[in-house]
Amino acid sequence: MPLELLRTPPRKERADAARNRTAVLEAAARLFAERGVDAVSMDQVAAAAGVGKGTLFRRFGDKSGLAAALLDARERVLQEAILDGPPPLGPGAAADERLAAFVNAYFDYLLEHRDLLRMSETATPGARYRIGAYRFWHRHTAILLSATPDPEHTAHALLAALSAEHVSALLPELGEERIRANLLRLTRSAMRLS
Amino acid sequence: MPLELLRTPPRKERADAARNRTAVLEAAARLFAERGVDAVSMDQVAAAAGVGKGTLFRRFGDKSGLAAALLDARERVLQEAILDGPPPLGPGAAADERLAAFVNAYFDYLLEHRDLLRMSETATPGARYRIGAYRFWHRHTAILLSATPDPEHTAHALLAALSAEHVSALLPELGEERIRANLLRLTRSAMRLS
DNA sequence: TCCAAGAGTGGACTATAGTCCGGTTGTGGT
DNA sequence: ACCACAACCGGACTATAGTCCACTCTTGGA
Repeated sequence: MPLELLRTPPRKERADAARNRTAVLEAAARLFAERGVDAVSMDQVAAAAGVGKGTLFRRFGDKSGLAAALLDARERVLQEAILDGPPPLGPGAAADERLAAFVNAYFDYLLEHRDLLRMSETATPGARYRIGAYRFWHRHTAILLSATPDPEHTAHALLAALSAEHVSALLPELGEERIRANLLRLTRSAMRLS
Repeated sequence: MPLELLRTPPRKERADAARNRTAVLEAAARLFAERGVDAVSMDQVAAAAGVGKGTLFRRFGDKSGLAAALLDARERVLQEAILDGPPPLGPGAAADERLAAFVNAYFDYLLEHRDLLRMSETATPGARYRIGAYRFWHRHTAILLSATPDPEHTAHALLAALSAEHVSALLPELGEERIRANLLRLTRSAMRLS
């Protein structure tokens, strides 16, 4: 028995399931872009994709899961840049420079996909902290903060200031560049041992 | 015309309205305590209070408004301790000591009323930032941080790490005292000019 | 005491997230 | 080629937040 079988899912995705998944993702992307994430109901997504509601929820769990699936591709780009890309985002630079680069890159990502991110974070209580992507950002951040007294909590606190809900609420009041600048300042300051 | 008339609400609260308000608050407090905030529907609150649904929503706006009303009394205690109480929470101590005292006191308050606070913060998107109480905490924090480059955003960032949703998610993983300790460390570190 | 005004009331109604399950269809094994 | 089985499908169903509006009752003024 070849080793690969141990990591691949037990069965291949069925052809009709794959077709439906694609149809749902395309319909959702279109509708969300046209009318905004909050103004589109799951029924509408299902109808536009030509699929039943049961199918939609079976595949994606809930609305936040659908949002997460739409973000998946973009997320991977950032994650790979962190794992394999050139410094300062990727490995090779000093921890403080990598962390600043991460905050910058994540902030860009956040600004570009605010509504989808907010949806994926706020659907059910605590949803944000259970998503795989959050775990990734948290682990990466905590490792870069490992010289501080409590890297885990410090990483959570930094990511709290980078939540879509939080930044969205502050944006009209403070503007992008002021938020970005102070996030970077706070990051530097958290990094200094005390 | 006496001056007081300018500040008092145009009319006194009607007797039946006052009775119903009390009944609703008592019923809600009891049900929330018994079954947990999330497991109680607004219909159940209305029924237990012997009141129609329309009345409930007219008085409190939505579920987060009801939660906020239940927190009101406790909030005032903290706000008055800040405005008039003895140092270091009240006026008279140095800014960094007052801020540390505030973080400690707010964290206690948060631990004591986690579920109600979470409800009052997360009912509708951005709800947290519109509540009067949040404005108060933010203004107080920002004033204490006025020696830093961007007191407004720094205050928002600190309060983000003190949101009920955030702390609730971290509690099982990190525990109260570790969170408290690192919040205080981060507060001190944000306060240092950089 | 009576009355008009309008604040207050309550329950039917809508919209939406998410569940459930009987029927259908693709798939791997023979 | 066939079959048994599991995965998949879709729409009816439930639960709940929040809206609406015709009706009632308090209240201040004449």
